[in-house]
Amino acid sequence: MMHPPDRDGYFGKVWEIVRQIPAGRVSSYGQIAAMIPAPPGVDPGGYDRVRARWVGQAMNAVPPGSDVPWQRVINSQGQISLPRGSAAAEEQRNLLEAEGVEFGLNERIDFADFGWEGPAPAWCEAHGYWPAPPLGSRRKGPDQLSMF
DNA sequence: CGTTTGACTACGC
DNA sequence: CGCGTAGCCAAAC
Repeated sequence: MMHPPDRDGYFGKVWEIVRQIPAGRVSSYGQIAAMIPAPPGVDPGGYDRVRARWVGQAMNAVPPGSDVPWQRVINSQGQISLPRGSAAAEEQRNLLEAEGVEFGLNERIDFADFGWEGPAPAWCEAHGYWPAPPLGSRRKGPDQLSMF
C-alpha cells in the first residue's frame, strides 16, 4: 500500500499517546489526531479532521491483550463510536465504568468531568507531538460575559 | 477499477 | 439538541 494509515508508524504514535491517558479519563479521536504532526507531503490544513478516522483505524488495530487503553478514546460528541448494542461497544462501556467514568443521558460522557487535557507539554515536545487541543468542541468561555 | 464504507468532525438547519 | 451533508483518505467490495 502506498499510503497506509500506518505510514511513519502512525499507529504506533497513536498508541503511544493513548497510553498516556490516565484511567478514568477519556479523549477523542480528533484530539489525538491533532497532536500528531503531519508527515511530509500532507496538507496540514484539515489534518486533524482527516486523521481522526485514522485514529479510529489505529484503535481497531490494537492487538488483543495490548496495554493500549483503547476504551478511553471516544468521539467528539462524548459518545462511544462503536455501534450501539455491539459486543465491542458494551465492552468499552464496561471498561470505562470500571474506571469510574459515568455515562449521562443517551450514553454521553461529559468532557468537563472526564475529559483528558492531554499529556504534559514537556512530554509532547520531548516526543515530537503537538500540544493537545481542548476537548468539548468549544471552550469559548462565556466567562467574560459574567463580568457584565 | 469504480463504488461504498468506515471506532470522525465541523457546520447548517 | 438531533439529523443531514460535505470533506477526507484508505480499505474493502
